[in-house]
Amino acid sequence: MGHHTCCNKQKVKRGLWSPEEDEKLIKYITTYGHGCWSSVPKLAGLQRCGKSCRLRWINYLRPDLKRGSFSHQEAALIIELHSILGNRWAQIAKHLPGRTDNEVKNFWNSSIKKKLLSHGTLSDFSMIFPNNLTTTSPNPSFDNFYPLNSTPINSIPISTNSPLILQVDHQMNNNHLNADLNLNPVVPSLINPLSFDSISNDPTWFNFNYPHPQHDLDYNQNVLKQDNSNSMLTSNISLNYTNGENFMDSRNAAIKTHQDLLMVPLLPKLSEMIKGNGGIVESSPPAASQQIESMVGSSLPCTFPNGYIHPHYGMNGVHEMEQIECMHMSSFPSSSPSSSKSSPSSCNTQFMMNPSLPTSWES
DNA sequence: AAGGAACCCAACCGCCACCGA
DNA sequence: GTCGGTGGCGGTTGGGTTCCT
Repeated sequence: MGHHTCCNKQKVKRGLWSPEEDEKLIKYITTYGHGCWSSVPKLAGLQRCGKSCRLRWINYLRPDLKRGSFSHQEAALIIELHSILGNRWAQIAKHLPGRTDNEVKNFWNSSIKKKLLSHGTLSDFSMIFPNNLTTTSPNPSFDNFYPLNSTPINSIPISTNSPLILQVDHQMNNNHLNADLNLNPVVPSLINPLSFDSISNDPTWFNFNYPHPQHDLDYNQNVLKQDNSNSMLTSNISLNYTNGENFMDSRNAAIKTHQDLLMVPLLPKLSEMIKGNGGIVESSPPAASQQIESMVGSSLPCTFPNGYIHPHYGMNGVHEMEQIECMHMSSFPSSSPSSSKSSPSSCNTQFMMNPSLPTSWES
């Protein structure tokens, strides 16, 4: 059986968690941390399996979880990531702050999959991501992914006042990049220049208090691991922030900053990816490896708003995960009240966002 | 209004990888 | 090298809710 030893030693309760159990678990973990999960139930006074406690915490009780409907951006990102990663939900969820693999998986199975199937196959992405936004729908769906009054993903405005972007610009300009600007004819057109001033003056273009969960160490460590290939980028950014603006002064904050930085590159428009792939995407779930292979050849430009190309993401031969790094979107602020109320600390980070975008993915 | 179908999603199951003894 | 313990992941289930007829 798949039960762990901790589940066999004692009689464990199964099924839905009661509010009292939740309270006990929250109280224990916020006080002591989870440590070894197998010991949590005993120490917390719960008749549960440690594995169950872990799952409950990760999928439901974590303070940084973003509850509620998926936004259109999140849905788009999930679709894109799924086209590359397949059913690796945990990997996909890592690119969606505040979302769990379970949530992403459920969302995919309940909403996206159904809609994709209802439209035949993924081969008809033009239907899903229409370029011509001339129609409106009261219920935006795959039929009309972006409502008329919203900004398509490929033109999400970016604040030029963002210290993040400026720092990157500076770093790349002066020190490390020999980026061939000619390689990136796309980016300038992706940024709506009219948006800059309006956004920088827009009260809704604010600094998010991005919840920085106490238990996010593992996550940060993962980011660190991923940073091995980008160490210079990470270190430079951390230095700039700590020295320049006293913006954040912890190591974790620097890591988080890098995480945020990686969210700066624009999400490549899916139709462009497909164009680069011969205009055809065969099918959704099993296509991962094939698509990776083909997409590598098709080049997925990883571009910064200033037009530079990430030094580690060449136009050809890019790694799968590196491609995904490029696809990070920055428009996922945690908007749930729960996420802001209980965060022990926060990372004050400016995200790109489009305030006019609808906030949820409507089914 | 009622019953069945469809949907949603929290939770469980089974497997695998990693780590330390 | 092996074995047990543990964390993590993806697939699946089951029960509650919503929708439809």
